[in-house]
Amino acid sequence: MEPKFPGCNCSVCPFKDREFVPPEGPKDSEVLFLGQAPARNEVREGRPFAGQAGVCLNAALEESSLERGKILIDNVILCFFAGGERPPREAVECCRGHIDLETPRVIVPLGNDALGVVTNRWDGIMSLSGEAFGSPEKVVIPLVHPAFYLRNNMPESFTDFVQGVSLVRDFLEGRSYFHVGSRFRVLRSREEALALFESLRSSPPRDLAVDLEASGPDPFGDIILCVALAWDEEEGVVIPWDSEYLRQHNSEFVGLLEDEEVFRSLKSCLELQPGVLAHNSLYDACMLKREGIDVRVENDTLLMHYVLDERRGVQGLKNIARRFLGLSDWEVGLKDYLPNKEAPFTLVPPGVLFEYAAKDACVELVLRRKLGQVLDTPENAGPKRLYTGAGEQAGLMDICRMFVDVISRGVRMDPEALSVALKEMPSRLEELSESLRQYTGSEFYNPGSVPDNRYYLFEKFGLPKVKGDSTDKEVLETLRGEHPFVDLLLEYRQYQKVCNTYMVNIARSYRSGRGHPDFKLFGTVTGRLSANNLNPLVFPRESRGDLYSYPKRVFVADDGCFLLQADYKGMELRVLAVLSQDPWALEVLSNPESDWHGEMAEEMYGELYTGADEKLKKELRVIAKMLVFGLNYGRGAPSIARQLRCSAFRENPEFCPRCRAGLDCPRALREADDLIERYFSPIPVIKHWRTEQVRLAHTVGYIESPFGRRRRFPLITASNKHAVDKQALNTAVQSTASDCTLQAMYRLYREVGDLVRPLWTVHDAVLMNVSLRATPRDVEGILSIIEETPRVLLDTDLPFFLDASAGFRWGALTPYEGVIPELADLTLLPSAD
DNA sequence: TAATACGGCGCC
DNA sequence: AAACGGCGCCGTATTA
Repeated sequence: MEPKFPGCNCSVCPFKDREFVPPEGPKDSEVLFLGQAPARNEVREGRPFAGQAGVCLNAALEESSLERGKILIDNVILCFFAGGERPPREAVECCRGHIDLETPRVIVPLGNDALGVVTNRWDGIMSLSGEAFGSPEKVVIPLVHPAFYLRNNMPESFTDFVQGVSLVRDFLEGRSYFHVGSRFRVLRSREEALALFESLRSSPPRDLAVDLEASGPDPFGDIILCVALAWDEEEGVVIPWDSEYLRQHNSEFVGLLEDEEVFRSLKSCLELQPGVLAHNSLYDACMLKREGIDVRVENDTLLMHYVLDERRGVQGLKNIARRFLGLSDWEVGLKDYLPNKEAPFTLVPPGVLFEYAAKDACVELVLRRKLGQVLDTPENAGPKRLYTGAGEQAGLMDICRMFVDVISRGVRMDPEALSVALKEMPSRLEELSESLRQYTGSEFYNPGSVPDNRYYLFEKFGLPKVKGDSTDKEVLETLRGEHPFVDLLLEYRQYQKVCNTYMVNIARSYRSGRGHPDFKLFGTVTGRLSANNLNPLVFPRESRGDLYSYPKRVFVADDGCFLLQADYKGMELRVLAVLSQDPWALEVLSNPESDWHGEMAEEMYGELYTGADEKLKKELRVIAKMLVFGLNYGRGAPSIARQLRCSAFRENPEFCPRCRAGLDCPRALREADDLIERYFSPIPVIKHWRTEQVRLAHTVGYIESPFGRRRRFPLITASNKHAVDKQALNTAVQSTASDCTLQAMYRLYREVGDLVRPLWTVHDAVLMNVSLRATPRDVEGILSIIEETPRVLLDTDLPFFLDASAGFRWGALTPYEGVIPELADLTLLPSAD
């Protein structure tokens, strides 16, 4: 038979009877996008990429201003295969003859089959996706097929596809990155180093990328192995530092920076250099500061990228380099020397490590230009402002530099408080564990094992299942008193949490009387801080009781200082009122005496509330409060109904068997619906604002906060729509509240000078060391700066109010009432390691 | 043996 | 099927 298309070998093709879809676009195009095979929609329309995947492709092309009509769009196989079905190789072999790989300058294989046809590698698209192969004249950029993101419900990752397509444009316009970091030079003599630093000092480059390699991730414990510098895209320069490391590897390199004069020369070079650039500079700058080099980092490629792409886990240099420059992972060589994730970099031979470091620095240099250009486009005005700051708003770089200072100084810790806890808790834990074991009668029982607990609770002791198989706290609370095992297990879990999650980590982070929390400015999609290891964001509230107070009690005021904590009252609610400009909400919240939750309880329950006794009033107010938080988080009626159950049940559990059995109850649902409606009735503007946020997420594709922070929704499908809607409701509020707090901390840091040294924020609270020399007036000044920051930055008349507390031990602060605390009963042992 | 998933739980 | 936003860590269980 005649081939259906020139080059195809249809006569021997087992699929020759299937429907056929020809390629689309000019045959002599510079660009070829090569997909897999036409699916249902393509057959119906008679053209490739006509369905959902086509929508994705079109969106990505448009984002990069590439005209679909000028691009050759083809499939490996020209006949129908159902979506998700991988065609057999036989079909590929019969069909591939029609594909012209010679003419196009840029070839984009989409998915594994296209990758195979173009490169002869038939799998591994996931690891190769986004990397550019070839030369500036002829390049192949494999990408994951857009259908993959749709099929596997990975909407966030669709950004990677868009980014990959934008590389096509780079190559078409003559921009390529094969040369970046292709050479490196290790300084071998002190004369060479001194001469280099001198020349950098006398004629500083516009940007100087600085990248450290250290033995590990702890800027306050690990050792710097080398410093890499780059001011040239092609060649990075490495200055070895730690000679012990070099000796271990019998390296002929010299630990030049151990030489006093070389060190001083580098120090002055870096401190005077105006355009220092780094990736995740918080880390490098803390480390350099520890060594006595106070570098002012001007730009940070990680933060530049973060404001453009807030996703978690994509901020690594290699990942960004791949997506923006098409560079393949140059770190793979290191892995040969690193047996696991915790392995120290000292295991890597200096020659290998230095090459890697130099390349890092060069890549940063190029990324800084590239990301800078992206940030300078008008559509990225918001992210740009977030990054650089504007007017009263400090930029992320400013805040990052503040954190270098703050984290480096760290927080004072009381070793006594630590050791007491660490002595007592493990033995109590062991006791509890033993008691539990006795109830089970099995020496193999493990109190940490969920299956074990399930078995004993529900099978052996015959306790009722309240929430599926769950044995969580809520379930155990309802079973309290039914069996002594339950109460013991609850206590065991509390001790386990406090001891192993908090105290052990706090102890691990103890460094000569101080701790250095490792805050990240890029760990969340909303802009809140995150931290690992020593994480002050999650230490239990002291109101939880004695046991839970241990962690915070370890942290104490600096010498000559007291701790002051300022919490914004009802912050997210106020932010919501400002963002939505709801008149009723603004009115109520303007009054410092007003009780929002009480007002809401009245709205929702009417006479039931106004005529209620104190006890009932309190209960109804709690429900109102729960609704305020829940609705802000996107909670819906079914979920609220399940929690509140129905009024009949509340009157007497016997009246509603459904609620009693934990089943969905139509009456409860109706009542929840009604409550929500009443909740929103006085605040229709907030209600409208919420639908507007959801609409924006779907139409614009992102939500932008007043600080220019964006939460992006690159791909919304049926399966993630509900999640997106809820995220869209919450994101602006959470992010704005957090940014206000950070900005307040920054203003304190800049404006109040010696009297106050902020330690950190906890989402809507600022903790700081305040000098005992401060007067109540000074403290008022400090508090009013914090208080007014949201008003200034959000440009609103709505006042914000604070709860302030003070003392010498975090976890034992008392309300601040205009009196500077007196250092009295705090006994501190001298710092010991 | 190492990486990953999951239940559980702390914070706002 | 679930239907509550944003985080990080522990310990066990499971998978590669």
